[in-house]
Amino acid sequence: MSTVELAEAPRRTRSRRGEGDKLREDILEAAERMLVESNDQSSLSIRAIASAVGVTPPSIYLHFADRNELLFAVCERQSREIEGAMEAACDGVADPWERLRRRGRAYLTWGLQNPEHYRILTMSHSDATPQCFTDERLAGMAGLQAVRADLVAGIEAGAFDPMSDPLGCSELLWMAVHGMVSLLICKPEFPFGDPDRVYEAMFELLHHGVASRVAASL
Amino acid sequence: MSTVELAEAPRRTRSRRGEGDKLREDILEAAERMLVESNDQSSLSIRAIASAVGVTPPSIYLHFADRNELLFAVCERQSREIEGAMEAACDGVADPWERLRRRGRAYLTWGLQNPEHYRILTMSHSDATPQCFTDERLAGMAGLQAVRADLVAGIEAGAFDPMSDPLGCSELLWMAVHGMVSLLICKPEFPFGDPDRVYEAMFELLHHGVASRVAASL
DNA sequence: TGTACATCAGTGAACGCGCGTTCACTGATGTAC
DNA sequence: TGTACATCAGTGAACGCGCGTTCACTGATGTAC
Repeated sequence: MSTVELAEAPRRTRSRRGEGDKLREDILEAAERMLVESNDQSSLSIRAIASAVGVTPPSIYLHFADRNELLFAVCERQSREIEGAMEAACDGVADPWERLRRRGRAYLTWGLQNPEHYRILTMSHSDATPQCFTDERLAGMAGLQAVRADLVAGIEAGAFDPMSDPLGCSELLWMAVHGMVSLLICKPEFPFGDPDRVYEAMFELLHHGVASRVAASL
Repeated sequence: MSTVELAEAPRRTRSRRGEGDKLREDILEAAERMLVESNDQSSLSIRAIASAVGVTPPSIYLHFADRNELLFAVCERQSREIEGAMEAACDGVADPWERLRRRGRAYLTWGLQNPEHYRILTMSHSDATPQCFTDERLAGMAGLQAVRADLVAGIEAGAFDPMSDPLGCSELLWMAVHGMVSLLICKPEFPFGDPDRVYEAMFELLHHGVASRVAASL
């Protein structure tokens, strides 16, 4: 990997009594920042995090049982962030399909801006972070229920296939968009072209796919 | 990770003079076998490979400059294998869409049977394996040109949208199927359901998506 | 208002581990004369 | 046909590294009396 010189923080001033939990926040923030800067999960060692926070390695263990638990906490926060970004993107928009389109775009944007976070969330070994992602949290990150709701709203409005399984369909949409995001992240040299245009093409394909199923079932 | 006891081979009998290259093949085969058994790239250390082959670690360096070069060679072989599997799957089939369907299914099947290989091929850091994947090899692995050819054949047969960009379209199809394969691999606990049925649903969605573009452009 | 003390938020040094890689070497074997 | 020798296919031991984690400790600070 490219070796990024991560700033070694000056020694952190000790928290006051009763405020020990501040360190926990500092650790999580440093870890997230380091992922952005280094773009490499493997640089996220206990020692490196401690150094970035300005504290000694054993201090990490005052707040996390082990490295996995720390990674889990980072994932948890990140997945909530991506979920929030999607919600914000379609806030106030009524048209179900436009909501879906914005949601997917927000997902793409977040992934491209936080590639290493996205990697950890979606591509790491499932047993490396044991209970890291419950089905619920994963579905939340993908916005599956929200997508499903938009699909159902579309069905009620007569714009989607009433015969189809909306939750299963939302999973398909997630898969397709995830495939796009992950390849853009993992194969940055490949000439896919402008992500925005690729996204529009993908969205159009999926849109037509769903819409055509409506036509077929009527 | 799950600790898999990898068989430690008895000491390999020394190759005869002039047959030193046999070790190279043995190393590559052992590495591929270990990836299947351990399901964890990180267990693919120089020492572990040497032990599995029945040879000492320095012997590896007789055939590979460093660990990256070895990984590159493994990737090369694997990507050719996945490409071959797709070709075999649609051999003798004339109908373009049926060819695409079988190609995608072969891609899925290969990925699910070789999850760790698939991970390395598609999800590893691009700079961890520097020139590991040229655009050409990557496109070959995804069968982009073959998919494009089928799409063009479909266009000429009047089954696809003549206005669309067939190469770009083949990339979209790759992304969608890759998203499916990678999530099935990385989130094995998530209740996606039977991969075959999910694939059929995905294929149907994409099929309708492309077909609908034909209708729209006519 | 002063002081003993429990508690809290850390520190410093060390552990054992597996890793990639290097270096000097060895012993069998084919070949030239 | 016999032998010296170059070459080939490895070996054995060691290097320095960064890692996660543990353990005994320290010193400031709030609190009870």
